[in-house]
Parts: sequence; C-alpha cells; structure tokens
Amino acid sequence: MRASQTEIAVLGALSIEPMTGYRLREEIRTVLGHFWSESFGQIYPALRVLEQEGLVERLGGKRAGASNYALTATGRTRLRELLAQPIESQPPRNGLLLRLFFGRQLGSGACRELLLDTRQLVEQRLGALRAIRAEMASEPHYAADQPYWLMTVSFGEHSARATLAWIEESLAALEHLTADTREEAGG
Amino acid sequence: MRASQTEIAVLGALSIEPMTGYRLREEIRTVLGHFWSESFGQIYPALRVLEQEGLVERLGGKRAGASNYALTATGRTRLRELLAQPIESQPPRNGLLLRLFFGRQLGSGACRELLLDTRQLVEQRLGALRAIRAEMASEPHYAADQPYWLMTVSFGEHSARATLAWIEESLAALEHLTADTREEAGG
DNA sequence: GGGCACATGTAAGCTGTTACATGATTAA
DNA sequence: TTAATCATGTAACAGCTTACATGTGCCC
Repeated sequence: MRASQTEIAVLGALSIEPMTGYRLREEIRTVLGHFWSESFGQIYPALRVLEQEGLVERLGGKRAGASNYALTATGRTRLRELLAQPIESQPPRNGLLLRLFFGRQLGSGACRELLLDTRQLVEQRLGALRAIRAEMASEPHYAADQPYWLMTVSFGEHSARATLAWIEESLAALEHLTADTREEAGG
Repeated sequence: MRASQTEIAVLGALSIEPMTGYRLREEIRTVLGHFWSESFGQIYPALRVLEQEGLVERLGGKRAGASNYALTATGRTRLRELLAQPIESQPPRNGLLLRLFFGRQLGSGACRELLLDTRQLVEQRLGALRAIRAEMASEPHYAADQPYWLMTVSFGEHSARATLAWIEESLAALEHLTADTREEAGG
C-alpha cells in the first residue's frame, strides 16, 4: 500500500495527456516546477511498476525506442483514490531561516546580504510565475483544468509577495539593530 | 567538505548553550520546529563526528550515561564558516498543491474540503507561532539573539497569513466554478 | 558528419526516518 | 514499584539525486 507521491505526480500528468518518460520529467520540471519535482531516477522505475499494475499502458512512440505512456481506466480510478488520501507533508527545512536564526553568529551585515539576495530571487520567481500564468491562460484546450492550475500559481504569488513584505520588515529591523549598537558604542 | 545542514543546526544550537543530544533534539523540535527538523538518527552520529573533529567537547552530564556537549572555539569558527556558505535549497514538494493541480480529477467538493482542513491547520499554526513569540520575548537572558529569532517567527506569520488569504480566494474561485457548472446544466 | 535535443535506463551513494534495544532517574 | 521522562545509540530501510552508459532522429 506504498502510495508514493511520485505515483500521484506521474498518474496525474498522464491524466492530462499521454507522453514519454522524458517529456513527463520535462513537464513536471516546467509546469509543476514551482511546487513539485521528480528526477529520471524516480520516473522510469515508477512507470515500469505502474505498467505492471495495469495503471498505465505503453503506446508506440513516434520513433524507435520511445514509447508514450497513457493512463488506463484502472489508472484513472487509482489516481482519484491517491488524490483523496491524506497529504504526506515533508518535514520543514528552510536554509535561510536556519541562518537567520543564528544571525548573531553570522553577523548583521551578512544577514542583510542574505535578505537582499533572497529578495532578488523572489522577484525573479514572481516573474516566472507571471509567465506560467500567461502560458496557462493561452491554452484554451485545457479550459476545464485551468481554474485548478491557476490556484497553484496564485499560491506561489501570495507566498512570494508575503516573503517580500517580510524581507522589507526584516531589513528595517536589522537597521534598527545596528543603529542601536552604534548608539551604545557612541554613548 | 560535506557541509551538511545538520551540522549547522547542531553547532548553532550548541552556540546558545551546552546540552545533551536528547535535549538538542527537543529544542530543535520545539524552537526551530516551524522551519527545521532533525531526528535522533542524525543527531547522535553528527555529535560523534563533531567531537572527533574537535568542534564540540563532552562535558560530564548531570547523571550517569548522559553528557552535555559544548561548542569549542574551533567549533564556533566553523559554525561561522558554515553559516556563510551558500544555502542548499531542497527541491519543492507541496502535497496540497499537487492535489489541487489535479483538482479536476479529485473533484471540486474534495478540493474545498482540502482547503477547509488546511485553513484550520494554518490557524493552529498561527496560534503556535504567537506562543513561540511570547516565550521568546519572556527570556531576557537571550536578548542579543532575540531580534534574529523573531525574524524567523515573523516569516512564519507572514506565510501563514498569505496562505489564509489564498485559501479564501481559492474557495471563492471554487464557488464560481460550481455556480457556472450549475448554470450550464440549467440553461 | 557533427552537434543537439529527445529518449531510456541503471548503479552508486547520500540523506533521512523509523523502529528497536537499552538503561538511568524521577515522581506518583 | 511502576510509569513517565530523560538519555544514548544502531540497524534497516525508504527516498531521492547524480552520474553514467547508450542510443535515435533531426537539422545545419
């Protein structure tokens, strides 16, 4: 009953349209990339197992050695079961917060740098999300899926904007900190 | 040169005060818990390696079989190096978004349930963060660390509030979705 | 014919969790 | 004395990444 989340991602992607393992990875990386990831080392073994269980089937590929995988009726049922299962949340591991927590050891200047670098990354991220949103909106073929897809993009945008607000607040807090220290040293 | 993030967490925690492996885990779980996690299976082997490298030292424990670990001068230097290293970000894996992305398969009703459950979790999380904030503020002994600690709490709060806003928006989107469907069916 | 994107797969290795075994100390 | 908490450690296993090996088809 090992219902790995990889299985959900693979069956889910194939529920939209049949594709090769290679493209599966490509789609997961680009479309699901802002909240999910899978590597070849996960995908190919998963596909083989899913085929043995009759959840996906191999269609002839466009060329020798390549095969398109398609979801079977059983596979679609299984996907719905998996989606309804409780969410396995991964333990949190935020490297930025780990560093800031020990900011006294790192020094306030380095913390400031860290925040500025992060701000730039998050702004790039916002741009990427805007691009994904535009691309999704321009594909009328998947209209029924779009509301759900846009929700995931919107989550990323809300998170990114919250992070930017937190960065401004934290930069200000660091300013006060160094101002106080200077005052103490000066007084 | 394998600078694992576990090493940062352990050295960092010991930079605040000496403690046993058991308590180390307890502190990481409760104080760093909203953005970090470590298990015994990581902590004890790490402590042994760190001791061999002279980064931490064993002090006699309060009782037989227990030992307090303390940061050495070398250990403190090493911690600062590690904190200054580039952040290793873990690949994203958000189980909630994975399910919502395939929401068309799951059904809008189940998606709504998922969002309502999440809303409750996030509200609890906000309460827990408020408690952590209060506890931190009530310990004047660590005044110099507090501004940094509070930044991490603030991040959690910003994220949580952003998630709540996104949930409201998404619930509204689901309402429109089912309303449209009913209209089509009716018309 | 050379390079690139497409395509499949495996093996080694790292990271991390879980479960278990063991025992000391404390409070009821 | 018994249960809970404190404390240390290991072994088995699951999950995942990376690097490598191999080959096809297309376009310049």
